[in-house]
Amino acid sequence: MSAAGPARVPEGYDPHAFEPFAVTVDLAVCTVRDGALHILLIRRGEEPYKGEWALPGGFVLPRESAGQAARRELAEETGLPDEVVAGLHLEQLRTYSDPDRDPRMRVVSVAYTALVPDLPEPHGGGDAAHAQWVPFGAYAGLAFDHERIVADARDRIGAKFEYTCLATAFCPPEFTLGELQQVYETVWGTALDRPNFRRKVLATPGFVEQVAGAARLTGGRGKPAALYRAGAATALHPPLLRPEGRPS
Amino acid sequence: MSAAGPARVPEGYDPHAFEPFAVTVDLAVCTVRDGALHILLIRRGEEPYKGEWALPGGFVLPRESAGQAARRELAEETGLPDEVVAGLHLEQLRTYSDPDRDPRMRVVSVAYTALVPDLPEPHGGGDAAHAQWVPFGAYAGLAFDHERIVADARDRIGAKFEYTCLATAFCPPEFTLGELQQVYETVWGTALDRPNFRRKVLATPGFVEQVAGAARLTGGRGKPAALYRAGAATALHPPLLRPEGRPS
DNA sequence: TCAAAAGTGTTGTAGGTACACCCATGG
DNA sequence: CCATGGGTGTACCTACAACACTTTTGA
Repeated sequence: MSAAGPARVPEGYDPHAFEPFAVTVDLAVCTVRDGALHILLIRRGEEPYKGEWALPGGFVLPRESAGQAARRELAEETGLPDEVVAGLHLEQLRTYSDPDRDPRMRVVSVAYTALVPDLPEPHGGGDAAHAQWVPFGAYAGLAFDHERIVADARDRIGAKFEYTCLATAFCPPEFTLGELQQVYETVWGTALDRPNFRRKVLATPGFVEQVAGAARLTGGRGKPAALYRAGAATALHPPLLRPEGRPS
Repeated sequence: MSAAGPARVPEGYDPHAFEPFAVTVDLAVCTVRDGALHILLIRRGEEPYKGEWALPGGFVLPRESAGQAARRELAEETGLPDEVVAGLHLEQLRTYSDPDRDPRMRVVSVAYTALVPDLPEPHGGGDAAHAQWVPFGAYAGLAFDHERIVADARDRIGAKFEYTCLATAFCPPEFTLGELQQVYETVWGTALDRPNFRRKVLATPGFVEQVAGAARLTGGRGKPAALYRAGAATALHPPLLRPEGRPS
């Protein structure tokens, strides 16, 4: 229900007087698995685009913001408990409003990008069992303009890795610097020098903080690596530039 | 009118079955005048917020995208000819969708940032004579959530100056490096070293290109400065970092 | 004792900062 | 001839790339 009763609506604002718009959210939920960037896709069960891959999403309800709708959909699609979903990185990407982007009616969609760690149980049961992790590029044609959204999400993530501490959002609560570096290398598709990466990360105050005394084996062999948690910082100064980087 | 006739609308998609949303665009039109960043504001002529400053904007029409609506509104508010408006920098900022952001009804607004040069005739006649350039911060309380939008626009502009060639959008077609530097200093609020700024700009291929043989006096006194045009590049590599910079 | 992964050290160089200095114009 | 702004040169220094090297584990 709208905030205003009919009595408070002035001329030109009768809610049903004009061609109505539907407002939806689309989610680009990304993770790093097996050395590749993956995105959460669903198989559409109905027309249009029946049987094709699409981004999860849904309508913005009358009394919630787009951000709240995105968080709600994220919880539904992942099946994770609320307190976990509340901690996931979710950020507005862009709004897509081409008049013909949905053949049924006028739908304006606010797209969000979510960065989640490689979940032990990829996406819980419930009504979202049709959801799957799909590697970037391993789909041929997505429903609606979702391919564009996915490409925009990937560009944004790659760019933000340069000047923010966002990469920790792909990591579990405790992680090694080697794992963090693999996240960077996967997202950027380039190899990084390990000693230099290590120094750079540790030299940025608040990027990561060491878990005292903890260590973990990573590859089965090799020296156990120290464990780190994500720090409080969000910005990276100076930035960590891609080798052959295109910034934007 | 919607793309689909009623016959093609499946269950759950009757355009009038749910609480309707209005979709609008809001414009943060910015320029640099007299050494200060200014924004184009209008005085609201009707309730709510009658008499207060607000961002220009309006409804997205049934057959246009939000970007097209923003460009149309920009033309209306500035009163400039279409071919000039087509060249102005206009970029989607963010979408604001708080359920109570408009007391009348549910309005989702896609905000755009426009960067325009200091126009000889600030904002032409027509139905937009109520529009004025106002320095950033020289307003006490804007209508709706527009103060938030303006703050977001300023942050975005400041951040993008670091790693894009956006600053030329604030300059006339031909400008001196001194003028370009003043744009940076105004937006960032910091002084920059002139020789270093000059070298940095010229060292970035495609940032600016010199207008052969042309020169112009700037401050009345002093050596005439060479003139430059905006180049084809959009990205800045490596970035031009703010002295005491906060990146995002 | 070898492979694999973590972690430390070192050196060369690109790029940025902070200046000093010269040039051209108007008053 | 002085003030003002454009333009050049240079020394210092930080930060990064590249690589060698040591450490600690499993097999």
